[in-house]
Amino acid sequence: MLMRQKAAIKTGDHGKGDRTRAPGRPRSEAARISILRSALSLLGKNGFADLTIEEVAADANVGKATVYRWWPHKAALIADAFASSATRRLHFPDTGSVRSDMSQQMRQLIKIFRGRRGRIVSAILAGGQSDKELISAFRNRFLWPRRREAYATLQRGIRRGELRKDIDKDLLLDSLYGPIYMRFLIRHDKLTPEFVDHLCSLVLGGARPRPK
Amino acid sequence: MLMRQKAAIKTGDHGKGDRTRAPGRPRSEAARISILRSALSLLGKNGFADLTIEEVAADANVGKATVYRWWPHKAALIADAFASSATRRLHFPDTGSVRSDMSQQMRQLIKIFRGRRGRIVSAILAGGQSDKELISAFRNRFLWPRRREAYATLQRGIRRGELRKDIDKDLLLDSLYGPIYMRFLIRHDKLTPEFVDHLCSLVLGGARPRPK
Amino acid sequence: MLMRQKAAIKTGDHGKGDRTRAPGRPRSEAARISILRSALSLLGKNGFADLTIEEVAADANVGKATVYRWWPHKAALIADAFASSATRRLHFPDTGSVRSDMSQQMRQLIKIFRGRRGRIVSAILAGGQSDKELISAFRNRFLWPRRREAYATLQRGIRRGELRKDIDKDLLLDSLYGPIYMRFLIRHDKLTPEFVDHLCSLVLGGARPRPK
Amino acid sequence: MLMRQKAAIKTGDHGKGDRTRAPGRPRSEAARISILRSALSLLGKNGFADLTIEEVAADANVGKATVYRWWPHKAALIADAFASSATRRLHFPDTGSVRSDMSQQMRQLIKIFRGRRGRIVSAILAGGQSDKELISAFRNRFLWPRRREAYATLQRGIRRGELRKDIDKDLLLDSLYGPIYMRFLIRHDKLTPEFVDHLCSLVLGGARPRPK
DNA sequence: CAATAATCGAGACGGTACGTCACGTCTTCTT
DNA sequence: AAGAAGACGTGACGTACCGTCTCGATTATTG
Repeated sequence: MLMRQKAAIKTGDHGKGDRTRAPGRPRSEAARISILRSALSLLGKNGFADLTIEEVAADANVGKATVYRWWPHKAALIADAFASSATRRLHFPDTGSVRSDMSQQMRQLIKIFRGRRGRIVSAILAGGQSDKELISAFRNRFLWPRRREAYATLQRGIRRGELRKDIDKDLLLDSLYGPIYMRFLIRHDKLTPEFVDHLCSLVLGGARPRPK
Repeated sequence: MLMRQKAAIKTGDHGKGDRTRAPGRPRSEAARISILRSALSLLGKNGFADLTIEEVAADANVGKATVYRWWPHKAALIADAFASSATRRLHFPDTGSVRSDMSQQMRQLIKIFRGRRGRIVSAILAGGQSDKELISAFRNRFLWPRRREAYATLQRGIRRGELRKDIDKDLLLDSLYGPIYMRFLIRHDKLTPEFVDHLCSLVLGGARPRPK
Repeated sequence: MLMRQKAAIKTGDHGKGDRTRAPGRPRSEAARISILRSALSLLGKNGFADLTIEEVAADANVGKATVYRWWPHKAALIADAFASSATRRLHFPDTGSVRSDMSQQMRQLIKIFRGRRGRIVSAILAGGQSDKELISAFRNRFLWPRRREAYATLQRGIRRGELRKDIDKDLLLDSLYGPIYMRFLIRHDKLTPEFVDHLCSLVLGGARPRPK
Repeated sequence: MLMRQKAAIKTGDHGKGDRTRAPGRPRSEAARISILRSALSLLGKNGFADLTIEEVAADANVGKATVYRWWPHKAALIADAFASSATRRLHFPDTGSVRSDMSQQMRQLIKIFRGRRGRIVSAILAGGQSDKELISAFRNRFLWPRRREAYATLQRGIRRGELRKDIDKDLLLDSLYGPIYMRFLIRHDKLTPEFVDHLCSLVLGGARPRPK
């Protein structure tokens, strides 16, 4: 979480669900949601650099201080907004073939990258270049959860004999996703389903068990 | 060039060296260099977002207007500064093996990415996410020149039979460099020479001519 | 009273001590005193303009709402605080001579003006310039009570033949105190006991019965 | 001057009127005047406490920073505005009688105190209670210049035998003006021409040469 | 003794103004 | 005409208080 964690500290459990409450007026859930929604919507319109907290607060009908009370940076706000926006289906199918499992998931990914949410992802990656917390939030909330699923998918491929037993899974996944991220960020070439397919062929081809 | 081109117009040749000069004080080369140097140095310190023209002008002992006179955007300035900083050794050797040609060049690249200049590259890529001209400058001045050399290297590999004849060179290069850019920007894993070697093995392995 | 008077209404007497009580938790006298003390102390430190309710509440270990519940304005709070701070001995002696009666009281006054409480008085007079209630509170709680005593003192002087029978008492008192207030507020000259003496000589000299 | 004195430093004379100019764009006289005018006008409307720099800048069609560039405080701004507003006729006539000389000038003073400019004066005196520079500016720009004229007027009275030779002029002037300031600030009584006349009678009566 | 009611502390809320900073433009004199 | 210098109008920054509001807890009277 990049959000400031006052509540988390104050609301510590004391055994048997005997949860204490922090004193004072509790945080407004309505404000929180309204802010995140506004942030996301304005980010999609104007990009990260042109997004101002002032604008977010105004759009959310919220005092500027309320934003600053809970998020230390524009970056943290965006990261939370991104995380809270339910990341739609990006899981890995189990079709019986690594190639098609990976290919299908990667096609979903480029669909997201090319859509409205793509702007948000690129804004986060951009912001993350000068903000360790932001890039770390991206890793923890977006990258790792998916990668854990990917490991399982690859493992199935190993079991089935589609991949080498000693394959370096992280290297393999970087080789599959790296080119997508590169094209997404440098925009020197198209992100098409065909690209994904060829990419899978090439890389998974290099990961096949060696012929004896 | 992203720099404004008044001078280029004014200083056009008219045949045999009969070069006319624009009237008035000529542009100060010292100022130009000082500005670019300051821009680069400050970019390394603070990243793209925190870099201000005000700061650059002050650091370069130059009037703010002088900066604005010649560069329309912060992005253009950075792009010029980046380009002007002689990009040291990044060419492709000809060792007789694609794998080692690529591997050597890629090792040089990660050395740059991990050094001082890495901050500048990441700043440019970050800034480029909200500035089309900046990312385009990166492509034109950094990516394409090197890629042209890379095409030749790969071509040699094809001739030698190390790579498939019908290999998609762009796909192959993205598969080689994408993982590096991904690790460079997301920082989820190390950029080591060993990583580069294994990466080359994996990807070039998938690009070998198919056994009959 | 500038304090809100809920309690006064609720606690009205109904004949011989048959005092009804409002239901609910009664007002905390400790909080009231703590607030007034903090207000006074902070007023002495920072002046009226820089004094904040927030600061008073924090200093008094009291909720902000508790302050607002009982005092509608900063001005009202200060006025109450000032009034509650027992104004020490400032009464008029009866020495048998107007000159020395007045002189002694005026010396006490400048002693107060030059001390800690002087800051508070000047803060109130300053605040009063943009707050009718505050300046009116100063008059009602500080000026008039003392002036009533002063009238008596002057009356004795008239009876004794030290002052003209038809003397305008308000004019005379303003002539005696005005110069003190002026020096107190404009600070262009010293407020010394000698000044007080000479002032009394001059003004009371002009108030003597006219020689036939 | 409470205005920041960059210009004064930079524009130092170098002998024979060889006055150097500061580099850079010179300060905008139009902005200066517009700001002072707005400040004065808004001060008259809302009083010192309710006056905001933001409002002044907006009313003057000027950037907030331009105000802050030249005046460190709201107080300094007001003081300058007050000083720049040509203080109308407040000099001392020479009628051949101290009483009428003083009385006439004092009547002019109360006219000012009761008018629009009175709000400004009271705002300055109020602000001066927590700002040494402001009250000092009032003394230097308003009080002393007039007092110097007043000394001359009193001196004439001494020569003519209307006043004691050894009269303390500062005491006498405080006794004449103090009551006016007191009524002006505490507002416990009217500031009428009759009051002024009676005040002069009383105080100057006490300053007459002693009968032998 | 339970219900009711007003207080208390704490602190979040929507606002407004603060004083600062950088923007990109401009106006001056100097080179 | 370009240079350094630096003031200009603009607008966002992040902070501080405003006066109001919701909390749970406390302390009284009333039924």
